[in-house]
Amino acid sequence: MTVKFDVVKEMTWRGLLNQTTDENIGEFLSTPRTLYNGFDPTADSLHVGHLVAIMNLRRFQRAGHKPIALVGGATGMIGDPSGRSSERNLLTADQIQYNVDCIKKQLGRFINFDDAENPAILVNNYDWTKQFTYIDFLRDIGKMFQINVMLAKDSVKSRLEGDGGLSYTEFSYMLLQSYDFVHLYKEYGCELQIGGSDQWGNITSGVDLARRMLDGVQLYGLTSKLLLKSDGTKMGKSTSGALWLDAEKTSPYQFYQYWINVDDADIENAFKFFTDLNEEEATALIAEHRANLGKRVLQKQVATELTRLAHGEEGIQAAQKATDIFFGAEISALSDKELSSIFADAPGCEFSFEQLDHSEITILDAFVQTGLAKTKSDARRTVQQGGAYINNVQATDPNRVITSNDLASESAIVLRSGKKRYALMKFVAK
RNA sequence: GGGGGUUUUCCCGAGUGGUCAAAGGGGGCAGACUGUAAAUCUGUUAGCAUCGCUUUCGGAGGUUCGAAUCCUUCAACCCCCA
Repeated sequence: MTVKFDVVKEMTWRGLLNQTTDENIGEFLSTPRTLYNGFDPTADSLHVGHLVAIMNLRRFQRAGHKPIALVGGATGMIGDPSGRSSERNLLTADQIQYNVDCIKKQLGRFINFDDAENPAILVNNYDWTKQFTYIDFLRDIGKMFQINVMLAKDSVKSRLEGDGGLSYTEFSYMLLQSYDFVHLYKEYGCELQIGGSDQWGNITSGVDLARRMLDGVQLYGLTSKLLLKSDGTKMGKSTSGALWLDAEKTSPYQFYQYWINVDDADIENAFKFFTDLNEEEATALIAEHRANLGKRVLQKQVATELTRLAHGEEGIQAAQKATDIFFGAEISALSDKELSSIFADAPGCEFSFEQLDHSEITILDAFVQTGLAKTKSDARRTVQQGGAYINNVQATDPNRVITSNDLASESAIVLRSGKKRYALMKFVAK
C-alpha cells in the first residue's frame, strides 16, 4: 500500500508545517497511517479558525491516510488552556452534547466519512472517558505525568506568568488529551496526532504517555502554522465576529464575501492553506493573480472553493447570486425567501398593502422609514444626487411614488442608498 | 473674597448689530475614478409643504425695525490676584 502523495512535502510548500516530533516523519507517512485531530465543542458550530485543521485532515485523507476527527465531548467539559490567557467558562453537559452533534454534521462536508475504501472516523472522547472514576484515572494516567514536565509546557507556563491563573481543572486537560491519543492508538492504530501550533504541548504529552503506558510505543505529532493576517491578527474574524461554518450563523453570502475581500497581503497564504489544487496549478494561479491583482483571482478561487465545501453547490450559487444583486444587478421576480436570505442583514420596515395600493408612499417616506435617510431632506438630497435606487434601478425624481409595480417579490421592495446600503420594504396585510 | 476669560451647528474652530442656517477643517452622506481596496477629485451636510417658511449659536429675560454678535441675570469650565 502506498500513499497518493507526500503529505509532508505538500504541507511544506503550502507553508503549513510548523513542528514535527520526528524529522523523518515523511518516511513514516510514506505508507497509509491513521491520524487524528481534536475539536473541542465550545460552540454549536465550527468557524474559520478550525478550518486549517479541517483542511489538513482532508489533505491527509486525500493522500490515502485514515483521518479520525475527535470531538471532545469530555475535554470540552474541562477547557483547554492552550493559547488562552484566561480561564474558560464551563458549559453544561447538555450544551456540549448539542454542540458535538452540530459539529459532527459540519465535519462531514470536508472529510468523507462514507468513502467506500477509506472512510474517515468520527469519535467522541466522552465515550471512553466517562467510565473512569477519579481514583482510576489518577492511578492509571496521572501517575505517568511529572508535574515539573507539565509546568514547563508553554501553554501552562504562560498562564502561570499571566494574571489569569490556571485552575486545577484546566491544568488537567493535558492528561485527558494525552490519554485520547493512547486510546486511539489502541483502538484504531492511530499513530499520529496533528493540530495547530498551540497544540504542540498537548501532542508531545500524548506521545510521552504512550511511550510509558504502552511499553515504548512510538507515536508521532505534527503541528501546522496558524493562519495569521499580515497585521498579526487571526484570520476569520469579520467586523460582526467570528466567521461560522453554519449557514444560519454566517450566510453563504457573507462567508463568500469574506474571502473575496481578503487583503492581497493575506490571500496567498489563505489560498495555499485552504485549496486542494496541486503545486503546479497553484503556482500558475498565483502567478496569474500577481500579474493582475485587480482581478482578484485568488480571492475568487478561495471564496468559491471554500463556499462550495462549506455550503455545497446550492450555497455557492446563492452566494454568487446575492453578490450579483448586491453589486447592482436589477432585482425582479425573486421570491420573498430569496430576498430575505440575500438581505438578511439589511434593515427592514413593514408597510401595509393598503398604503401601497393607494399610492400613499413616496420614495422620500420610504427612505426615511426604512432608516436609509435620517430626514426627508436627507432623502431628497440622496435622490437628487442620484444615489437612490428602487430594486437597484436608479430613481431620480423626489416625487416618485412607490406602487405595486415596484414589488420585487411577493411582498417586498428593495431600496438602496449609495453603493451598498440596502433596506427592505416588507408589505403586510393590515 | 477680588479681577479676567471661555461656552457656536455631529466634532474642532471662525464669526463682535443687518449681506449668518453662520467661514475653514474633521467626520458623515452622495457622485466620479477604481479592484466590492487605498488615495484623489466633486457635490452635499438644521427642519419642512424647498425659488419660500420655521427652529438654531450655554439657559432665561431685555435693548433694537433687526442680535450668534449689545445689556441684565443664571449655569458650567478655565486663568490670575488674595
